[in-house]
Amino acid sequence: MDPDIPPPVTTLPADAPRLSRPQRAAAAIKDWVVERGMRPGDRLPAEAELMEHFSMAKGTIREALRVLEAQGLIRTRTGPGGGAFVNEVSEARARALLGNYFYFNEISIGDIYELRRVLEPALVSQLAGQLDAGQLAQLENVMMAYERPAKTIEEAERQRHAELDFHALLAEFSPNPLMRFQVRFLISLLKDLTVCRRIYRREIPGLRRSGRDYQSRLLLALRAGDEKSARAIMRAHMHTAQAIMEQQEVVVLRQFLSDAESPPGGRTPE
Amino acid sequence: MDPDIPPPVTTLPADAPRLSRPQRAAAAIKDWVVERGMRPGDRLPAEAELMEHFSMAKGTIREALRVLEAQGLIRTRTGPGGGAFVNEVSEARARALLGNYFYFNEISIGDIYELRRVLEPALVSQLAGQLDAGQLAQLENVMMAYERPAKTIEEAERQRHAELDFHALLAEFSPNPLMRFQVRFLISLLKDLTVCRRIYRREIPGLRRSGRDYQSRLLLALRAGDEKSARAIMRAHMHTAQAIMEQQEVVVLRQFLSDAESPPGGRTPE
DNA sequence: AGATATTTGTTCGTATGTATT
DNA sequence: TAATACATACGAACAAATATC
Repeated sequence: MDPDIPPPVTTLPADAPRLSRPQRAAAAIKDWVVERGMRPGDRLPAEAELMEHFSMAKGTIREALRVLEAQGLIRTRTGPGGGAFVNEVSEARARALLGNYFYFNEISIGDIYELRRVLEPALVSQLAGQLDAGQLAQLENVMMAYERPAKTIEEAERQRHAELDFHALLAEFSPNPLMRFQVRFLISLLKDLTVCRRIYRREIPGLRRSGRDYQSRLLLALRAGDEKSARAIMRAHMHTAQAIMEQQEVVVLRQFLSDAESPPGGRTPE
Repeated sequence: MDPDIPPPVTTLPADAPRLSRPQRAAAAIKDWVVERGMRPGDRLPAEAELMEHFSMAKGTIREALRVLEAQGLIRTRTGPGGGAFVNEVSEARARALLGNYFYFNEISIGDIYELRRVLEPALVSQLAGQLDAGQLAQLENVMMAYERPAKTIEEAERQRHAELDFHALLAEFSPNPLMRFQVRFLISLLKDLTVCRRIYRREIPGLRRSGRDYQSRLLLALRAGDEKSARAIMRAHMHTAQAIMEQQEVVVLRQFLSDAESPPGGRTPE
């Protein structure tokens, strides 16, 4: 045994003790790709060659390739010069794949904000003084969408999404890929969660104003490179946002329950 | 039927504008499952029925099922009463799938610890006073593995993993599924990263003692329900751990470079 | 324990679609 | 336009696994 380091990550877990042949083939192809350090864009052998190399029929190989495709690791093109190509897993696909896990493992608004409350302050603390003029301008541009009160429910919903986009954009500017992904994943959960969708379809007086104020103060701190203020502002921002969301969660739930008896009455408290 | 909320998460992103037939079939089957609110363990129609329902050949349907299987959403069994069954995505599979994303989007030790430094203090703050005797005993049990200095390199490596297991176990006790997953994912990255593996194969005098001390103090705070102390201890723990790891990273890198011979980064220049 | 029925798993041959030249 | 090289899809057959009688 040479004191070598075991092979890189990438092998699937022993999720199922016995893997089917296509899954074994998928793992084998993946290892084959990793071994030769292939990079995104590199072409895999044609189906015929894979069939020969692994002594498997076309159908089996194709199923294996589909497995890799589902994981976002390859894409395939038809035609001459076509075939399977190594593909960099997109953030969107990674989010979707991870989202499946939380489809069964359900989460609450509180769960999401518990993480946002610590992650986003750390994010802006890291970003303070690091953003260039273009990035700051992009952030300001997003903020314009909710400068004034919304006139319709649809606009209100767009505004809520734009507010989230502000945070997603901040995360995109982080040099830390983990931070980028985690924060943006949490935001995508908020956009997708049924409860949140219901909340975003209501007029919430305090939310827009409070968010806009926090965010413009945040921009000032970021521009000035004031790490401490940026962190403090974001912490307060997340704290109040969570409070408002959880309060609305109760309201929405109550309405949902009463809707079960009486048809939509268009009830809008406050 | 009414001004209803759009369908739940679970649909794949428009990653590729035009989807292949098996991918469309996979999406269709997934929607079919979601629509009827099927739960883990429920059986999908047999291949033959799916072939008829979607007017597709066996091979195509099988590729679609493989896609869902790769995402961890179904498992299949042969024999009478067999078929495809809805499956709860396991944490291990979710980790592996997300790990693929970071295979291309490479991360450093600093990136990981930047998140651990904020997540884990929040974790223990939440856990303070919430753990029962059994859980505390489990934690103490894990700690026994690194009570004394390691006698061999192999034992040292096992100790480093046990130290990480301590944190993974803490995360498992969190009622927040997001917190559970995020923390445990970060730990799995540490275990898998090549640099870390190299570091763990060395004797690091301070690391074991410092970690053990922090962790026993942490247990006291958790038992006493002292939220503030627990958070402070974990924060200091993460801070020193990061410092030691990053210092070792330099040492290991220096040794790696002086080792000459071995080809860098797995690239194979032709 | 053994036979049988059911269901997935695998293979092969062929035909079609698609993009390059 | 035609030829080429590749993936894509179909259908029929056979193999393997596993539950039930």
